[in-house]
Amino acid sequence: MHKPVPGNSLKPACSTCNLRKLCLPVNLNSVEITRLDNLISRKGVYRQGSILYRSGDKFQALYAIRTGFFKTQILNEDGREQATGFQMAGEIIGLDGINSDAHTCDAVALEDSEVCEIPFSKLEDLSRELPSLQRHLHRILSREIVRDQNIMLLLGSMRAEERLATFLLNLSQRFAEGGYSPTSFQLRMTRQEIGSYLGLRLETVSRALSHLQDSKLIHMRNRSLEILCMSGLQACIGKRAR
Amino acid sequence: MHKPVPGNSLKPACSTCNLRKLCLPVNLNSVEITRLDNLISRKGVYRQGSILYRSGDKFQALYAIRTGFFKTQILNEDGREQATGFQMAGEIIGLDGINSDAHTCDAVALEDSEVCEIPFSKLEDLSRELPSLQRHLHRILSREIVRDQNIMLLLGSMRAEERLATFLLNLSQRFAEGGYSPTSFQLRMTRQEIGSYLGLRLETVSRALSHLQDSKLIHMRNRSLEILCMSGLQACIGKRAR
DNA sequence: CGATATGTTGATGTAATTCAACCGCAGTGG
DNA sequence: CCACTGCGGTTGAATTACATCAACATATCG
Repeated sequence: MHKPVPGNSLKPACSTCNLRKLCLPVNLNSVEITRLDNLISRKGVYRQGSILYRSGDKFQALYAIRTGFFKTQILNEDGREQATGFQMAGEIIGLDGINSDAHTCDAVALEDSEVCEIPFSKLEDLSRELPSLQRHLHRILSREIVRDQNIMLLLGSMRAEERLATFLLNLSQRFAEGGYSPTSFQLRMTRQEIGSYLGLRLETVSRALSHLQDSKLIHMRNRSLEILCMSGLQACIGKRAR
Repeated sequence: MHKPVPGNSLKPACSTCNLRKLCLPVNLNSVEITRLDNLISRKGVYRQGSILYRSGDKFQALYAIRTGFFKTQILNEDGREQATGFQMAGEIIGLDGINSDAHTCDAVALEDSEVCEIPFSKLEDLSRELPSLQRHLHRILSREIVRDQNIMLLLGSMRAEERLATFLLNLSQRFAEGGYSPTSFQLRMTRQEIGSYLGLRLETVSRALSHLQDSKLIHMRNRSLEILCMSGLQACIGKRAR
């Protein structure tokens, strides 16, 4: 029913780079598709732990994740870090750099990954010719804004267990959109990285996961997660709202 | 030296609507400027407390704030709210709606305000013709992403007083960019609204402000703020980083 | 003017952090 | 081969920063 999730990496999200299907599901005819495909080059492989770009790097391209898993994080002066997102196959990464022609966060591969590079000025050129591509680019940018604002809501008003439940349900949904099982998947990140994303210490993440497990809502073994009760997870968001 | 800050509203940021100067400081010749100006209609006046748009409203236009002050906020199912931003004259509001053709937050006037409406599809049309306008629109979208991610850092890793100091310094900088005093201005929002933005209860906001005042870094009387020691405020960000 | 909003401050409670001990595992090297 | 080490993860105990509850003060507005 679902594609199996392989141990070490997600399947390619796309054919050439398949921006049509997932990254850019845009109404284009075959000639236009070809023009879009011609923009895009296979950037190559990033081993687990390697850096796609660093804060301060010159911005020149967006990246479409073909296979694998990334995290993005910002660091401030005094060394604090905040994971700003986890990106999986089929998602676009690098939007932060457009503003100042320099990236403002680091992008790190959490497993061996393949990305396609989309030179941004060429994408702008083409999107001036193809209104539906233009519109789609705007949606991608706006979607990131909406997504970030929902994380702000999470960070500003949810308790630890609610944050975890929200996080797991979000991952579940995205795996489902990628064609994988929504109830059984591998976490690609450490407890520390989850905590950085959710504004919690790693011990708190561990405790909250243990508690969800004790409540029979999930089953965890190392990094493999099984969601036992989707509605229970949903229900625990909003409990004891403040 | 600085324009005085009037009691009830900021001065217009612009001439017709002055997207050139602040909202869209774009390199355009006079013909192109006129074409841009022709897109933009004076939307009119919003009294304090009135709603520019609500979550769920159909998205059709961006808004450039000509005078006044807004907040944007999202509400989730169980009634929690999160202020996602405070916008002042010269800033663009409504980017959240592009993604799904519907707004995802409420925009509320915190004082009597004037906005100009920029029909989005027409802006897209024109930006296909004018590369520098296109580039600028992309920067505006990306800037919002970067801004939101910095709020994520604040919400995820800063203590109450650091959040307040960061917030006040940000306001200060934006007032300075608008030509007003960076050290003396009126807060347009309640303690509750500040707290909603910073992920704190209003009592905590009040206490943190009192403490900054006791430390001689600021002087507050009701909503009028004076920053007594800019560097001291900066220094208190990062103290006892966790 | 009184009524309602907003803001301050104190006392108390609590969720999350901090600190620490411990386990299992993978990689390393004697 | 097995001790040694480092890393990721779990769990317990003590601490703390913030929330909550409550009383009161001040400002705003019809």
